[in-house]
Amino acid sequence: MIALSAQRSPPSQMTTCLSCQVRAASVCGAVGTRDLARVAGLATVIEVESGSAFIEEGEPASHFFNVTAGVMKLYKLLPDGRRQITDFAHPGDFLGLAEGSCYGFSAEALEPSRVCKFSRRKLSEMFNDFPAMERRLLATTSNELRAAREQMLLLGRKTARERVASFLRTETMRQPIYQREASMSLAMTRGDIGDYLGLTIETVSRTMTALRRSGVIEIPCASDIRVCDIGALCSIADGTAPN
Amino acid sequence: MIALSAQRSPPSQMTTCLSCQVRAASVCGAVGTRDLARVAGLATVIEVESGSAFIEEGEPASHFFNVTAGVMKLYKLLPDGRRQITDFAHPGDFLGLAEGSCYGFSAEALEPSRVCKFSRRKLSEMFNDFPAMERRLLATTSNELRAAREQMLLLGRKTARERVASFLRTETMRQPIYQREASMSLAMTRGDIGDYLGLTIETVSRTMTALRRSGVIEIPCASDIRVCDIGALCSIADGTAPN
DNA sequence: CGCTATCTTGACAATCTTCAAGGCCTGTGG
DNA sequence: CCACAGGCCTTGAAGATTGTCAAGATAGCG
Repeated sequence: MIALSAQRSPPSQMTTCLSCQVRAASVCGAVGTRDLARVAGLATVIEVESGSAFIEEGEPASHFFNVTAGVMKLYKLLPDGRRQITDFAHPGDFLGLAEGSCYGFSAEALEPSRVCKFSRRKLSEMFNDFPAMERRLLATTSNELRAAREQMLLLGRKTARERVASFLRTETMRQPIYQREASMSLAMTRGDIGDYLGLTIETVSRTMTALRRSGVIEIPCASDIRVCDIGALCSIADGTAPN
Repeated sequence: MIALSAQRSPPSQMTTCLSCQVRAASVCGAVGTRDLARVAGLATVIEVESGSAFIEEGEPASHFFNVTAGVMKLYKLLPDGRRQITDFAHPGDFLGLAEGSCYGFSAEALEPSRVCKFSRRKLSEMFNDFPAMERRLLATTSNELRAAREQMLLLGRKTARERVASFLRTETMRQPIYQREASMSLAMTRGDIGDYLGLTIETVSRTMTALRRSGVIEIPCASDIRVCDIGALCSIADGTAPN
């Protein structure tokens, strides 16, 4: 199940942090360049193969992870295998949350990815010296909570059409503005989308087709979606559109 | 809509904090008795009438709230009135989350309640002097996120029966152990429960009746529930029970 | 003692799921 | 180079769970 290639941080690790593309956007960005060596000393860079689970729900939560490349799905399972994807994690996202001694979800890479792994204990100690890091972690956690509540509204009260539109809007908004007219490639399968939206594979597929037929999106190939009418997409997502 | 009776903290406010029943369990518990005066100086105690909304989604988020008595429902609305209750807040819970300039949800009291209101700016300043408070806030926020993910699993993947059982289990576990055999009174209506579980009033009612008929619970009157078979309730809630 | 809220119950309808089959694309091996 | 196997996706038909509409029961409150 687990297929990771870890590389213990060599002295040159420091370089990794200095040139890290996601540092500014992540928790590590709270530490000045000067103190970066200390962060770097705690980190282990891990390459995660596509499809490999590097966090398993219920395991002792010994580490934090910072996603630096790729996409992850975070999910919870019921005993009979029903699955709910609670979030997709992207570069800059921080995983492995503070509370509780065990992970509250599993994480699996959707494509070849990279994470920075930190000993939870050691990083917690760092928080004592750099309260700004902890503050930043609080800010990101609050944002996740806000997003989780939005998703609860989706799961509890939106129709299939509204759910799929909401998902596509979120994915579109993740694109740089100048690329939103072009087609985007989704890292997740229809199954993943279904497990994220509380729907079945078939309903996701049918709903995508319906959106295509009504001219809101185009689907060059299954994993590529182009949003033609972002206004319509939004009004569907918000539940403002008729039908 | 808003019906609050505020009382500007008098010098005697300090007494309120010192004798506060929920202090140990809440964010304020991170401050020593000695520094409590400073917290007290920032707080305004507010009595909230039953049914009164004291946070409205989208309003500028100028304050934090600490629930000291009663029960609140936190919810989000769609434009057409569909509602999703994302959480019930109890004494000790801290509301008004850090991120974003506007509240991400509305809050309404289910029964006569009391909250402590803090200027967000001033309390944030306090966090600078008392990192322990901020750490505690991170811990509680992390817990809320964990609970939110659990609820996403419920909303996305559980059946009506499993949802209602999960809800009743949570409410039961909130009771002191020695009272779990007795009946508990629910502060929320069937409508609230439906909006929390992503179901309609009718489905909640029917499912409750079904659980009663199968001997898992007793319903002396609509708002009083007694759990007869906690084991059965749990296995239904977890999706382990057949049917 | 009735009024209004809330809750329960029934019949029917709709959305979504399940089951099943077929198509498309990719990679592999003869 | 082509055939075949295995994912993944799409589509259809049938079924089930849950929602909608409607009526009556119950309970709290003035």
